[in-house]
Amino acid sequence: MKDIKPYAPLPEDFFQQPTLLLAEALLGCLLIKETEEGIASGYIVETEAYMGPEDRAAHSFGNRRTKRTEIMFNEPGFVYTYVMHTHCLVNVVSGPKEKPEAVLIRGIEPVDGLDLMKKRRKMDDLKNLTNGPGKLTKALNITIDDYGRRFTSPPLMIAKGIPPGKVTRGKRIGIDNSGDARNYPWRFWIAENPYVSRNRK
DNA sequence: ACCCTGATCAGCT
DNA sequence: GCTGATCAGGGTA
Repeated sequence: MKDIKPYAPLPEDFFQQPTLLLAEALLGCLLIKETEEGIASGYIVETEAYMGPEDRAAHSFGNRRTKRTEIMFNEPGFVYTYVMHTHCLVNVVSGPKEKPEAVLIRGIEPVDGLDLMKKRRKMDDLKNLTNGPGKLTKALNITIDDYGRRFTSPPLMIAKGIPPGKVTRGKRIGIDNSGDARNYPWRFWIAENPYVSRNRK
């Protein structure tokens, strides 16, 4: 792998905006992971906001503070990874210090390192490589070891990407047992993008 | 549409 | 120390 341009991560103050705005602002940004195997990256096409103490669907509901949720109480821009069943999911810590909010990255559009992603996912189907929160972490090799890093420096970064075009919002996915919170329109995605995990409101 | 996999945490026992 | 629930994915039917 050669001739891949050095990436310029977004500055720390990019992350210092209200969580719902950040969730939308992340659409079109480039998510990059550097490893010894090479670089893989993709445009973020789908996100979900988790609003902390008042959000029944958030791990930090009621200010729940454990070893796992601790990172969310930090200032924004930290990496929050956690394991769901057999898959690792990646979140951007949001909200000011002591406000445990986060944005889940649910889908990306592959950009660099296509061969690497296919190898890691053991498949060739481009459309299915990164169209889900557990799929993209496997394709980029984002793991629990990334927990607590910052998105502003290697090996895991978020950089300027492309303008997202039309953005749609709707209910979040997979949080059926969360009372009223399940109906909040806190999922954002790029309209008509084929790498969104599900195209339903 | 069901079945399996299985890290982490809360709430028990 | 155990059990059920959780922000999935892949396989099989």
